[in-house]
This record gives sequence, C-alpha cells and structure tokens, in this order.
Amino acid sequence: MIEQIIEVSVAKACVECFGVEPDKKLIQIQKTKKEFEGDLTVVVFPLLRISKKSPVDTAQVLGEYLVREVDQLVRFNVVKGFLNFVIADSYWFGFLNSNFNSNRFGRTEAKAEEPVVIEFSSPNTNKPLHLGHVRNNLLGHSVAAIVEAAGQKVKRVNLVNDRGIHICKSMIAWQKWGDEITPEKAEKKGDKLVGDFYVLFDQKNKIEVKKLIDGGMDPKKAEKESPLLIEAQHMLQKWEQGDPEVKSLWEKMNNWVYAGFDLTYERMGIHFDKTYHESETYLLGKSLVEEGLSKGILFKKDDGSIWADLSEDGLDEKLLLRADGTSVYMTQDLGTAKLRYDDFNAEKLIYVVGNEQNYHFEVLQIILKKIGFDWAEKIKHLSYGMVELPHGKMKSREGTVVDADELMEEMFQTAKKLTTELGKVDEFSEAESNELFEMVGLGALKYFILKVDPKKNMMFDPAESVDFTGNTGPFIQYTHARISSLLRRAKEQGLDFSETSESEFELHPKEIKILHHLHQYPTTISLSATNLSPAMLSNYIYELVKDYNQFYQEVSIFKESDPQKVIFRLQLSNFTAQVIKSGMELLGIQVPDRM
RNA sequence: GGUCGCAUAGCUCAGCUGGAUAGAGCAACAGCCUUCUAAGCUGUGGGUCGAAGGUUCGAAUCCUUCUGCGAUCACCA
Repeated sequence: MIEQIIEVSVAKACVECFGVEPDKKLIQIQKTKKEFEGDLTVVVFPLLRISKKSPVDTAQVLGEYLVREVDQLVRFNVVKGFLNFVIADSYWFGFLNSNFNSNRFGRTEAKAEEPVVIEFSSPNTNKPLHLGHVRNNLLGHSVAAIVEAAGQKVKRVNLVNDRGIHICKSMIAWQKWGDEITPEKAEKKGDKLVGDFYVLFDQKNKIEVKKLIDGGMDPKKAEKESPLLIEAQHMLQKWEQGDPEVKSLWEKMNNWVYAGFDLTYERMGIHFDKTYHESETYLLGKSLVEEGLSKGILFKKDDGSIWADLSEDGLDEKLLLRADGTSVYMTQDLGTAKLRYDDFNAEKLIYVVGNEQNYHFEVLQIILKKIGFDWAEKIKHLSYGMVELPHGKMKSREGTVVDADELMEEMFQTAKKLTTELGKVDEFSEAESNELFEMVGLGALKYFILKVDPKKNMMFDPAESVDFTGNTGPFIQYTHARISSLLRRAKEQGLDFSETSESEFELHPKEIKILHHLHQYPTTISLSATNLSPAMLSNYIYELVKDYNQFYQEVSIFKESDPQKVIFRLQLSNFTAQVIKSGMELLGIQVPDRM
C-alpha cells in the first residue's frame, strides 16, 4: 500500500534531512480533502519538533525528498502544515491490474480453527418477532459475515427462551379457549397464533383482576392472586416436574412457533449453525452456581437463596438462585455461556443483545471470572440501541408493535408499486418481477437499519424507511444494476475488457476518486473497535456509489475516441460493481443485475 | 439517588485512533431525459457540533462540571 511507502519514506527523510528518527505516531497520513490538489496528505505539525523549522519549510523539505525518492509520487504542494502528494497514474493502473480479476478482493482466508461464536436473535416463544428483533437479526447476520470476511471462522447461534411463566400463559389460554385450533386450521403462522393466545390470556386475566379489585381486594394482591395467574404458575411447576401432558402441549405449541420463526428468518435471509434452548441449559447453570457455592465464591442467605457479592467490583449483590431453588435469567446465561464455549472451543463469544442488558453482561462476565473461567475474557457484548417509533416506543399493550413479517411484506408491496410505476419490470416475467420486488424491498429495509451506528438508538419512521431515493439500499442496488447493464452492452458490442490494459493515459479526477475508494475498502474491521460496524461499511459503499454515479453522469464511456480509455473505464466499472456486490453481501443485501 | 449511554442543519444520520472552510440524504427552491437505466446528476438556501471551562500549534472528537433525554439498578427474560 502506498500509505506504508510514504510512511517509511517520511521516516527516512527525517533521518537524512533532520538527523532524527521520528516515532511512527508522528507520521500522520490522510486522504487529501477534495478542495486541494493531491491524493494523500502528510500532516507535518507533529514533525516540527524534529525539523525545528516552520510548518511550510518542513513540508517543503519533505515534499522534495519524497517526490525525488518515491517513484509513485509525481508532485506535491504545501498548504500551511499540510503536505499534499499526487500519486502517479501508473500506481492506480497497477492497483486495478492486480485486483481486477480477484473475486476475493477485501477478504482474508481463515486464519484459526477456533471460531468466533455469535449469538443473535434470541426470541421468546410466546410472541412473534418484531422490529427490535429485526435490528438484532440484521446486525448479527451482518457482523457474522464481516467477521468471516476478516478471516475468522464463525458460528452463528440462536438462544431460544422457551421456558418460563410467559410460555405457560399462552398454553393456558389455548387450553381454555383454543378449541383445539392449529396453525393449519387457522391458516396462520404458528408464532402468530401462539402470540394471539398470549394476548388473550392477558386480556382475560385483566378482567379477573378487575373483578377482584371491584370485590374489595387490594390491587397489588389482586394481580398476584388472579385465578388465571395461579393456574399458570401451577402449570410452570408441573412443567418443571416433567408432567407428560404439560410437556407435550409445550412441545406442540413451541413447534408451531419454531415453524413460524423459520419462515421469518428465511425471508430475512438469516440462518443459524446451532440453536440453543434455555430449557436445555438452565440446569447446567444451576450446577455452576452450586459449584460456586461449594467453593465459597457465592453465598447463601438465610432464606436459602444464593447470591454473588460483587461489591469489590463496584456493583451490588446479584441473585443467582431463588429460595425455592428455581433459576433466574443469570443462572441460565451462565450455563449457556459455558456450554457454548465448550461446544466450539470459541476464540471469542459475541452476544448481539440490546443495550438495556449492558449491566447484565457486565455481571455475567464478572461472575464467570469469579467461578474461575478465564475464557470469560473472550465474551464481547455487541450492544445496540433501541428502535424508536415516531409516536414513541413499541408497546404490545398499545398495539404499537411493528411486526417483522408485516414490515417485510409492506416493504415488498411498496417496492412493487414504485418499481411498476417506473416501468422497471415491463419486460420481466412474473417470477423475475417478484424476485426483484423482494430484493429491493428488503434491501431498503436492511440498509435503512444497518446504516445507523449500532450503539445509538434509532428512529424508525415507516414513511422514511420506504423511501428509495438518496442514501438507501435501492440506490446502491440501482447503481449495480446500471453497471451490470453497461457491461452487458459492452460485451454485446464485442468489447473485450477481460484483460486489463497496459497502456497509460491521464486519469480523470473522478476516476482517481473512485480508485481511492476501492483502494480503501475496509478489509479488516476490528472486533475491539467500539463500533464493529455494518454502519461503517454502509457508509463506505454509499460514498463509493455516489462518486461512481457522478462519474457516470459526467463521463461518456462508449463515446470516447480512445478505445483504451473505454476499456479502462469498463474495467473500473466492473471492479466497482464487484466491490459493491461483495460489500452488500456483508450486509446481507442482494444486488440485482437489472432493475 | 447510583451506574452506563446519547446530544451535530427543520427531519433522519455520517464525521475512523484530535487536523485544512463540519458532511450526506430527506424536505424547499432552480436546472438537466431525441444520446449507453432520471430509483440518477448539478446548483441555491439552511449550523453557537446541548452549555461552560480545560488540555494544545489545532477540539464536533480527549478531560472536568452542568443541562436535557434514554437505559439500568427486579426473586421478568
């Protein structure tokens, strides 16, 4: 890379001209701002204490040295303390030559056997997936792809919360009022059906509570003593005891839900290598807690409940097992963490979980460490912000939950409407059209969500999310389709651009700009960075596409008199399209060849 | 109240480990389709980067305090 060459040369120049070897940190290289001539800029301010000269003089000395010594630099200019270099066209030709035919550009082969395990989605089996899960799923899926591209093996895992009182609620409601209905009979997705019964339970329960209150009972007491709730608690106990009838109902209804989830995941384009169920891991968590207790790391209170004392870590006490011996959220997560680490011998464990659980993960890590697992260090919580709606938060009770399936369908329909209006699919078969609507609709949704920095809360305005102009998925897809079409036509006209051209000519400034972008493809995205982030990638792709579009608009590709120039531009276009495609792939967004 | 996070144009967001005159999109206005895709391109207007201090050649970025918003501190998951 040219940056390294410049860095080394600046260091050499300092030794030769100023007699001092500079610390690497002092050599700062950045992209030249577009208002100035040049490609790369050395900021000389930090070097002043070595040069003992004014900024301009220092820059002048370094500029002269580098242009003389480094073949790739043709000239320089100095603005205040900024030393701008113009890189030779030959360098850019070389760059294009060496990458033009690589379909692995920007990707690294797997280095280690141990995988990075990424947990995401983590649904409950009493409710369908909603907008919050959408952000989670898209982030998880994209991060997994990015980590893979950066040369790590990846295991995608899901953790289903399939046990607990909330599950029993929908079971009770189905038993009482379900009339043996099934998803088939209802012609409804299984997760939706079960979710409906969960809501029904809540409604019926409210009526009972109200009756009790009207009868003179204290409201708080009434909420705890409603017959329906007590029934649900009984069911939970039966479940824990392994009652065959309860278990079989539980299995039946959970399977409905899983079938429903599978459809949602499939449409969203995500998949998992393994799915964990809390019903299978909570016992392991319990045994870990018992072990911790016997080692004296944890302590038992008089009522028999077990706690961790985290006061030396600046936190308070944390409950790990209830007095009645049943487990809590943390207990289960201890179990799943251990199981998961053992299953994969993980290099790193990433949890894609909302930021409302920051505290939980901090505690989880500390407790694991206390119990003596040094791999607790490998846990990384990829925390993301909430998705807010223009009218406030999503609340199931107020019916403001945005359902994942409905959202995807809505995006599909909008894509269909707009695409048809623009006449894009006049020559498409019905199957081709539907494929395109799906790509565009989901592309818009995914890009809209992924382009925002994960750690920030984001606003989801449905009206804006279906906008297909500007910085959107469809804009990028459109550019890719246009390039593809251009290349198709070129081939039809018999232009062969499969071999890169050797001849050189002066590059158009916009061509250099595009090459700059391609050159800086974010090949490695570090996991330790605070925002490991599809957002950075979206941003990169958008800027590339925007520059390409300006270039496209300004420069006629076919009508050049110089055939070499035409070839070069086709190659540049082809390479750009390739990078757009592979970048979008990392975001989980498909890209059409025509639209 | 304790802890953590966020605050950039009317709106939604970029701004990487401090660097040049703070950038996009949307919305508004003015242009560009007989010519390879107008889901596009060009231009105009729009900012006390929440506030005040500090660090330094240089701060939206780092530190401190304050204000506002959010999350969390549950025997919910």
